[in-house]
Amino acid sequence: MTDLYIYNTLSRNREKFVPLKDGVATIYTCGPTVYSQAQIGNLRAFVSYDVLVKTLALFGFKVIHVMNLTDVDDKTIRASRAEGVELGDLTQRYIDIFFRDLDKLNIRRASEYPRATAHIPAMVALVSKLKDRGHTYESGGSTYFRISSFSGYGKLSGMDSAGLKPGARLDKDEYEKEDASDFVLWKGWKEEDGDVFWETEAGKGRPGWHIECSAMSMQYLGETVDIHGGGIDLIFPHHENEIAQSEAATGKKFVRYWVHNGWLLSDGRKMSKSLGNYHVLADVEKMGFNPLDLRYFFLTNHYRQQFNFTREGLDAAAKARQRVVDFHSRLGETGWAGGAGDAGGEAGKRLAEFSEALSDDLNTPKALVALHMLMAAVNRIENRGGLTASGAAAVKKAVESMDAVLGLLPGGREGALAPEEQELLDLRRDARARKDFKLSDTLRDRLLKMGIAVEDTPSGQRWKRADAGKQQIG
RNA sequence: GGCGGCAUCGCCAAGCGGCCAAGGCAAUGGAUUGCAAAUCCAUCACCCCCGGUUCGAAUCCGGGUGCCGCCUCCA
Repeated sequence: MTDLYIYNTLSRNREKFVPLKDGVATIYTCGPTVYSQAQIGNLRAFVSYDVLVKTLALFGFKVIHVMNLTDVDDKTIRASRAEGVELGDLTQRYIDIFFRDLDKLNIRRASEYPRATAHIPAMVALVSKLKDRGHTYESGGSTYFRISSFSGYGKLSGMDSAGLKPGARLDKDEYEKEDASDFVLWKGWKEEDGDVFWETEAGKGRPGWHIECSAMSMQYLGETVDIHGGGIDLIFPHHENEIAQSEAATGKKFVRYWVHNGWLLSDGRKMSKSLGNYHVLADVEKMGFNPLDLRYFFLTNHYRQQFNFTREGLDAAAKARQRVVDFHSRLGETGWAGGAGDAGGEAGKRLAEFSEALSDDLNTPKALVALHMLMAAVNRIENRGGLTASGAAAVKKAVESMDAVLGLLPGGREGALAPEEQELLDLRRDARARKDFKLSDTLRDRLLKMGIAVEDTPSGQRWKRADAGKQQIG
């Protein structure tokens, strides 16, 4: 097996991945803030982490993956108050949707999904450790981290307090800080927080945003984690602050490889509700796409690249994915009796190219090429009648190995035929047998409208689930 | 103002100094098909601009131009 290389934001270089503990990779990724449905840019990030995790597995590492759920912060509190529901009820609702989205996108579950609200003691303990070490100060009921007390500040983002835009808007908190770049570890309770607070030795209030990741990452994965992932926007200040508070507390390196994914744009701009270019998974489904089409679409771009969500791109992805699905299901058919063509050899060669592409900082666009090359070569063999049963089996296995990372195959969700569907297919088969093409064409149209595409082959008709037609989203 | 990313065929995209610039989608012609669909065959780019380094650059350096992002608890 070749070595795996990933780009480390800390060094701004591609580095060979070598975990702290032989054979085991620990990874922490920034999860959703559960105050609304995840928009597709979030989903891109989650798919990126999924590809990373599965690639680590492909390369033989045992992976321990932890993803946090931010279920208490300004936004969740604001949303729950606006709706007049309990914070816990609101966040649970979006946590359920989040997991449903993950399933639809073939994203493997992490080992743990710790919630911020369930880890308050760990955060308070971390704050007090920082206090003991002299990195904090209190002001207005809140506890702040003094960044001037941590010499490594800015090493991830390349930014320091001097580089911050002067005149940036200051909210009330800012007046209570010694330096505008200091950040809050523990937020003192305020009127608008309502009944959301914890009485702790840090005072009455709630945790700051950055502290949850540090506390939970350390609790589940130790003081030093191999990989920490997040969106590129989190480099500053979120991850910079995590490094400061974690390393100031432990004196140890917090994260060995920082991995950041690029933004997904929509209509060439950052997605935002006010621009009207904001989409969630349900929108994509309403457009008539399978969620896995969106996953394919993500995979056509490198994860660090910023790229644009477009209808056209999604269309191309859907078509390409359909070829993969068709190809795979054809391989599962029986009756291969050819005698020529080295399909097995082709499978091995393309599988090697596939993992080589992934080994190069998760180059999924290139990995997809290996899959397409394999399909083209095998189709060629099949077209010439040369595919053998063992060849088909070898190729099928290779495709499934690739799909263990790509996650494009529906996985048993195709479903069996309903009795009436089977009946129509039987009728059509009989009509064709007696060359009643008019009836057979009518039945084909009818089946297509029911979502079943029928194709005729020398050995009879074959069917597949297909979209009846994609509608324009309103 | 500080920091960062990007610019390759109609659209997406690989490319990390040297065989004819991968692949997908779209398109055109052909094979196959009762008609389709699927599949196969064929066609389809000299890499934003200017200068430099080099025997040799899409790939390195300098300077432009254009687009995007971060510096606001947004993946």
